[in-house]
Amino acid sequence: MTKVLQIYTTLYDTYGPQGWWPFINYSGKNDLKEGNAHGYHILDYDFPRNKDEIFEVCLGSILTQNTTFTSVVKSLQNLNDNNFLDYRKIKRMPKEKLKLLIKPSGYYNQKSSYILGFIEFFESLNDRIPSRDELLKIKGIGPETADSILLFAYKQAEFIVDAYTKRFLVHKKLILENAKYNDIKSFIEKEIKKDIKTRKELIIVYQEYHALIVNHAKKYYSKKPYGIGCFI
DNA sequence: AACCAGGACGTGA
DNA sequence: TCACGTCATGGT
Repeated sequence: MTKVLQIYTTLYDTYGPQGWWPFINYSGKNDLKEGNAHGYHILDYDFPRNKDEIFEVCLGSILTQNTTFTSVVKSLQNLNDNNFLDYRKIKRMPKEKLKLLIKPSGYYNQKSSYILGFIEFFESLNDRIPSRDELLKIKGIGPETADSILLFAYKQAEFIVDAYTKRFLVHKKLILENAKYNDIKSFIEKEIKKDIKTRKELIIVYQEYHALIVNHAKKYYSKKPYGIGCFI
């Protein structure tokens, strides 16, 4: 087993499955199970099931840029409470109203425009799965948001690299400090693919691994000096 | 009171 | 290509 997958195994054994993406209107099989508060869908990998749920993940992916997801949940909840958690309605609502409702997640001027631009693209897809390059051409969607949309909304095998992932892997000396987004992404994917052979399992590992890294890094890699108390 | 959060864009060198 | 400023609210 590669070191990359060893770390994954240790994290998984320590923290368990994350069911990381919270849905506002979660109605899956684990709905009433303990531990699935705030719409988390632990061990339920069927989500998202339909176009509206796919959009909700895309929306959350844009809103979560450089903010915590608790802030994003507030914005999504605001939209839902006002009956606007729907791309067809967001498109038609006054932009100032949209800004107001997503205000808790910050950058509301930019993000409101990004969201509206994305909706145009989203509708033009006609239920087709977008390519990574297509997503990257959209203003407001960079590499991490694109991979987040692909992995969690469209269930594509694309590993997400975020600030925590890089910080963690640099500290573990698996990558260099000056490694770029695509360097890190391809390295991790290549390593994981040495052990994980089926596409379905690959997607689950990518999802859980990213979530586990964020969970772990929040504890040990949030403030300097990084890695204090890290048992990996 | 500074600092950071589940980043991306625009600019100038 | 790369470093740097900007965007903005909310929690510690």
